[in-house]
Amino acid sequence: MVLKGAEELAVPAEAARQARSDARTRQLLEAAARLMERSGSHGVSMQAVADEAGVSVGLIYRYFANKQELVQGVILGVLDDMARLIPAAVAPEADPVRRMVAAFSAYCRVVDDNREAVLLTYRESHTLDEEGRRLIKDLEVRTAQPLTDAIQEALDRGLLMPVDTRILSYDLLLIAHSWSLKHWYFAPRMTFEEFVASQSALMLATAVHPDHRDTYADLLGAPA
Amino acid sequence: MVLKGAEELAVPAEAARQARSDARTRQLLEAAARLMERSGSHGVSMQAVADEAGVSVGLIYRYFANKQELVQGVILGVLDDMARLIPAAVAPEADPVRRMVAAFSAYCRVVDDNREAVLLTYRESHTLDEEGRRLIKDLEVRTAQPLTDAIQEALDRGLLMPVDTRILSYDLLLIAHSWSLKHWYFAPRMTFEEFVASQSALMLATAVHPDHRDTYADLLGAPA
DNA sequence: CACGAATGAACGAGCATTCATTCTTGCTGA
DNA sequence: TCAGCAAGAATGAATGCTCGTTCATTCGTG
Repeated sequence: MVLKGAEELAVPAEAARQARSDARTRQLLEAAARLMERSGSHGVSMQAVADEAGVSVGLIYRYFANKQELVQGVILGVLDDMARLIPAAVAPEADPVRRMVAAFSAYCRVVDDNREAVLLTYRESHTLDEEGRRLIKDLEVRTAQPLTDAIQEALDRGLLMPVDTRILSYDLLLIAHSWSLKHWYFAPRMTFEEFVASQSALMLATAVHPDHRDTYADLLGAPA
Repeated sequence: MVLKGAEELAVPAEAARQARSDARTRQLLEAAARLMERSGSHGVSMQAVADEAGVSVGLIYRYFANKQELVQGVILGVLDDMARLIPAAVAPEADPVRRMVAAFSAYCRVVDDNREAVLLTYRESHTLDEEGRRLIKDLEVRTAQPLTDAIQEALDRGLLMPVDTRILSYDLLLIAHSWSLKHWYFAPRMTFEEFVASQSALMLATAVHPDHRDTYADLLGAPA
């Protein structure tokens, strides 16, 4: 949620107004997100958003200049959530390779919890303007940061084969997204846990240096 | 292009009409595809499609019952093209591992030639009905078939580590798509050739059995 | 000439956006 | 303490525009 911070907490009345305004903004964005994840931004009218939020149409325009701004708020909100959730979900593993796996499965879990939201970002990003798209890219790269960091550290310690960090980390990000993008393909063939385990095993089989394979035998388990 | 076959070639007049009708259908689908790849189906009006094709709005309704049917035609056309192009592009390599690489890079090349069309299928698939979505899934799985076959054969001959064919082939399909989906990320960081080479090397590093690595040293070249 | 192909103005539904009006809230001065 | 009064919050009917779809009419061809 990208909300203006209350700049002057010195004035309590002002702060209270700011808080109520933020709450309304959140309420509207949540209602819009709920609907748009189902039907896409074009399938949802401002009236429908108002109804879902239990307010009148006119009120939306007090908080968003127009529909495009509302849509942008929804998408950036979704991505912002992920940019917060994913770093937070990364287990504080000491070993870099184990942290890679932890970061990847955390990413998958967040994707699984927000499958429709992930789809929404792929479907609707192009409706945003230049500035909006720049923000999206920044946020997405940021969600991959924990993964990138873990890979880089594992590389530095000689635990991995020489791989291109930029490629491996983005491939993993994309594979995590694929649990949402290609749910119709994966879900009938395996459970979520099997998906994460198999993909992790595949990644480690790729990347871990042969000298250190034994250390991670527990993670490399035979693919389902 | 999914066109009704001329059922009765015995009647030449009928065949001629059929041919002209097919040409119109193609003309309209191409015009619609050109516009929708830029602006998505909701951003394109029937009037705009008619203008682009150089015909009147009314005529479209002679060939498509409504807009949704036109959109479906465009998306299925794009996927159908790929389902034809990709198997055709697979080099007739004898060695299964080299065929894997050939299939993957062929897939990437087709994606590169149709970047906007690939984006369109991701953005617009959800607007189709149940039947349309079933067709899409069939076509997409079919595009992965050459890849799947090559992997399976390599596995059978003991050239690969034990991997899950279903997962590896779909990961590769997705990674090829990612040249379109995440073009903004990859393109500033590497050329198309570097992308294909790095991803191929990554795949082979994963999958090729250590006993046979030397055979494919030329493909495993250090990642860019 | 007859029949299918093609036209494009007209229609109506749906939608984003506006704004005159009403309601709430919290402050002020008696 | 509280009546009353701004000012901001909220309402929702009205507006105007876009767009999908229709169909009476015209065109071209075999």
